[in-house]
Amino acid sequence: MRFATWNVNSLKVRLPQVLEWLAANPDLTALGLQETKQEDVNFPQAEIEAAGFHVAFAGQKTYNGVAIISREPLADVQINLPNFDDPQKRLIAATISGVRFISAYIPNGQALDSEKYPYKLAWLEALHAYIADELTRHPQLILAGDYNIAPEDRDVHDITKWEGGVLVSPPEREAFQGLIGLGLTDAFRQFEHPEKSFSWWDYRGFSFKKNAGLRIDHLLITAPLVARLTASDIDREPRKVERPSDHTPVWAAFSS
DNA sequence: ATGGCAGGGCACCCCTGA
Repeated sequence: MRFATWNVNSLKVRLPQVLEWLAANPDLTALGLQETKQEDVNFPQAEIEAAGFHVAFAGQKTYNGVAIISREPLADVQINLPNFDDPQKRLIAATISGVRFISAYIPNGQALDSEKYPYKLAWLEALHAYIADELTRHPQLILAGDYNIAPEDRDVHDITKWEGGVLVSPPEREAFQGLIGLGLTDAFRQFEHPEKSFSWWDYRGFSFKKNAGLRIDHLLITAPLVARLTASDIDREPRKVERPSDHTPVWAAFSS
């Protein structure tokens, strides 16, 4: 079993890249997408199913939007946080081969003095309560997505450029640690990786070439999955192509 | 200190992202 997360920054633009990446990763069980930026009526369900996948999606015009593409059937699909009234489509969950797999697009927050920042913190608080509840039913759970949080300074290319802003602020990092406190583990950090391993690079200023990035896309997993975790890594290849997303896929693999 | 790149909506500029 292998699960991945990828913020595609418009599925309309990136669908060919997504299908290509899935074809190049035939052992991948399921992929969580964020920022599909498509209303459900425009979602490319037929193309994805024609390629041999199951899919569930929840989108809106212009912003946000999440989906799960899977080689195995999807059961018990949940759209959005059940405990948080939110017009923005930022979460979708499904059970796949006995694993509760969640694709989440946690709010960015924009700036510490923006009204979007308390929205981000409230969203994270509701996520915490939702995950706590899900854990009572799903011992095998993966919370995958674009967290818009760099958990530690080593997840930031240059902390002096980012401190005092969103993605690294103490309340966000505390919310991330709160999820860890529920018994979840950051799959990526279970293994040795090069310093400056990132999942996002700004389109501007040759950031990818300079590896001026952030690690903000994560898979948090429960203890029964940690016991079966065989590898977790970031695939930088999709960030190298023409017209890439600014994020690249992150994945975790498990023995069966 | 600022803006830089990209996508989308919608209108030829603005909003958002991180």
